[in-house]
Amino acid sequence: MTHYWLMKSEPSEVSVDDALAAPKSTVAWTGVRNYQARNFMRDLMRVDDGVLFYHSSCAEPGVVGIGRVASTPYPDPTQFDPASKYHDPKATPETPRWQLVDVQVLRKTRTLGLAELREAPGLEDLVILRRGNRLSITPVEPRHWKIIQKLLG
DNA sequence: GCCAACGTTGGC
DNA sequence: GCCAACGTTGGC
Repeated sequence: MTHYWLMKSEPSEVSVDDALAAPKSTVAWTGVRNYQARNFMRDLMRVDDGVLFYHSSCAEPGVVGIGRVASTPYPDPTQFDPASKYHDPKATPETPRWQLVDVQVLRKTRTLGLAELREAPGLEDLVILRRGNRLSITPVEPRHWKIIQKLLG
């Protein structure tokens, strides 16, 4: 069963252009330090699940690309790196705490901004639009995915 | 920079 | 296990 996901990235860290410029247009989704978001990657994601690449904490927050889950889960290497701001002193290679997947960008899209998402009929209950939602990875229902694909053209 | 809404931490 | 204090997220 294919699932769909919305994955937030700060473009100052990894933008959709950065991902496109990477080998195979693929990046490891490092830095997730929230258990619920981790569990989505670790337990529910499958290779070829659909991904909405979303830019947050920037001038134009919104969906900027379409991608796919490109790997099974594996330990986030930054948790073991003392020099990384994502270092987790409680994590060891024997007992990793944070898992990630690789994400491959399939195409860059126009920026489908928050305001347009909020106005689109049928997207009212998209998880990311719910009040107070801060999760960096959220599931997207197939009907939402279809509407967003249509908006992106 | 503000601040609402959460998640995490740590003393008890 | 409770819960107050604290830290973070992220749009505005």
